[in-house]
Amino acid sequence: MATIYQVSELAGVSLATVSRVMNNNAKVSDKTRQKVLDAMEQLGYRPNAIAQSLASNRSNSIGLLVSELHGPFFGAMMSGIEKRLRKFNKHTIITSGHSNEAQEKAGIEFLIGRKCDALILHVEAVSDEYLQELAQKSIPFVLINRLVPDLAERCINLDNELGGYLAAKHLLDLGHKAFAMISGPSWKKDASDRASGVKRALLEAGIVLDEQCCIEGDFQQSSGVSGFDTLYQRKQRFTALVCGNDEMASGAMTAAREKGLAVPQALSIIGFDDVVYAAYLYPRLTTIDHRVLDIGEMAATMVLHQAYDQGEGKHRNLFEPKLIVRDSTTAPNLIETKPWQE
Amino acid sequence: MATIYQVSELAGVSLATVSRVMNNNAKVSDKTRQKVLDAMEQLGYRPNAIAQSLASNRSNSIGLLVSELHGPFFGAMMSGIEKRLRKFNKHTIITSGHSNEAQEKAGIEFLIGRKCDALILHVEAVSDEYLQELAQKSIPFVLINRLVPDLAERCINLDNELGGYLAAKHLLDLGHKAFAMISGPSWKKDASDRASGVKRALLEAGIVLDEQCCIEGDFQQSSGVSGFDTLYQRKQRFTALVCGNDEMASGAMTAAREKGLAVPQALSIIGFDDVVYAAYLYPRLTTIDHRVLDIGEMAATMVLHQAYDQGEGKHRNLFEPKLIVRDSTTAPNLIETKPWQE
DNA sequence: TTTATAAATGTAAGCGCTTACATTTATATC
DNA sequence: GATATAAATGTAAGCGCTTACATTTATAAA
Repeated sequence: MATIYQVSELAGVSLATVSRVMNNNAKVSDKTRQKVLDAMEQLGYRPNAIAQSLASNRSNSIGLLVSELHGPFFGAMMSGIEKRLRKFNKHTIITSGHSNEAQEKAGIEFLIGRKCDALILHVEAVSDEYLQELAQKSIPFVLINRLVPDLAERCINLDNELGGYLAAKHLLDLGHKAFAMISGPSWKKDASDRASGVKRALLEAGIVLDEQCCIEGDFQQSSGVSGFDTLYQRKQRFTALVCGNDEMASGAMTAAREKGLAVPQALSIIGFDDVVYAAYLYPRLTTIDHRVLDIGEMAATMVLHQAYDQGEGKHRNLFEPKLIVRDSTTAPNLIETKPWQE
Repeated sequence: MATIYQVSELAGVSLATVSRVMNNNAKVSDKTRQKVLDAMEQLGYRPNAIAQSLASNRSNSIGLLVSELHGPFFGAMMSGIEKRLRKFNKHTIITSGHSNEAQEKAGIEFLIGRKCDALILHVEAVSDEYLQELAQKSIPFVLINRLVPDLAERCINLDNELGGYLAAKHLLDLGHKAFAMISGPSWKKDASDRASGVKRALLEAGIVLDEQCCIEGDFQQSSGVSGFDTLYQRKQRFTALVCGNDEMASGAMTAAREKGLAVPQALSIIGFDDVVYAAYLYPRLTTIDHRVLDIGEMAATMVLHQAYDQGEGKHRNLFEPKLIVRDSTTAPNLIETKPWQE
């Protein structure tokens, strides 16, 4: 691989001049610039990003830590972020933390060690204190789906509580009275917030959600299935099922169908997130729009601002979820058609 | 941030010794090792990966280029790769090429510039020649879903042709005679291979697929919908629809249902890939297992071997797809129940 | 103890760049 | 043409590590 030294030699200029045309951050006469460009071309020169970073203490890249590399949720998030950063010629370095403290920390250290200019973190296991300490360390970062009180201005959140509220409210408005819920892992803030929102809406309507009607899932389809099955075995009777996300909702729909329950006629199901395929499920899933893509882009915008003073646009820390009504919810069937077998 | 220099000073040893305990690649007495470790601990020292790479010309990271950061297919691929590399303490640097030549090249250069020790590439737009040139440049790489003749031993592929064949064969075995197909973009090798496989199976059965029954989609759900609608408008009559992937299949199922066609009673639909949610669609989607996760892990294995001489296990370049029969396909309804309205 | 040999540690060059500062060259002003 | 000023280019010191080689120290054999 050709180095800047060989380029400078071939072009008959100094290292500094070559560096200048690469970064075009200083005046270089057109004549020399052309000589340098020609030399680069001729040698097939590619700058060594590592050496650049070391010397300049900048890397033109943003570190992104997500919980998982798969799944519609993180997929949309990564895409939203990358799309916006790419526009500004910043690269995204992605790593994953698997919702596990050690791995999240390792991921952050990896990104810092890589001299990312700033970080976008979707962390779930690491403590607030750790993040506060991190904030001292000068490296800018933004938190997605997390609210650390002292770092509020760098946190971007969906109003999950409101989302849960909207979901339950929608079902209440349809006339439902008998509810069940399959929520996400209670230690995850978004999951518990959603659950709280649901309970608040129900409480407003004078309905208390029985313990027996609440299942804690893990945000995966399979836990939607098993969650529903458990409820079914418990012989709970409900006409509305609120799920912590779309994956679990799709699992629950499948399970319900297996038991011979028609959705939405016998059971209304609502999800959360509005993942890409929600509209292609049968029945098309009523859900809450998470706006992950927007959130991702906002994270990128904030980080561009913090790290490079680039990327105009208003900053926004709280996003409002929106109800998306499709076909998986309807008014409860008051004439008992014996949909629930014994 | 503390540097190795400060550690060496505090520990009262030389730079080299500190470096040695970091990399433990040379003998260091237990006494000094402990002194150094203590000093590191005390200073909160974190090695600067950038400086390490520059000095050692290694980065302990593998570059991964995918077409998109979202979607169940790439999600599984990224996860599979990262999971395996993580086991060997290698990091994954992910970037995306968006199936666009310039962006794919830029992505590769980014990864090379980052001094990745090797690359795993899912490239679609870049030419064979480009890849052959790249192969000269000494940086090891592996290609996923691509077959460059001269680089065959570094290519990992699913036998897409066979997959297409299996899909069509399954429907033929069920007794179908009237076929339609919504394939992926014809310029994508996997898409066209799948289509060839389908045609081969049909031909074996003496069936020629009419041009009018073939639609080219873009692998997205929406093109499944529009593809089906087009077929419907053309008043084509078919009892079996082969789709280039699960996304399009789910779109087509939704569209068919909208037209009042029952799947599978009036129309059998088969997908490809077996994405996570395929089993949660209604009806549960019959499809072809792509084994992306395995392919991802294999790519990681090969790259570990090439770059570090690590990661035992057999290498495998061609994976066999497998038919997964679920509920979206069944024998054709020979008694015409007038499912297709005029 | 002396000497040979191995183990532990130190020295210093260099990885490929950036950038403050110094120097040279061009341009404008009188 | 001389001088002041701005523009263009060059010089050289690092950035934080690794590593070949040199040196010192411990261990074993004689």
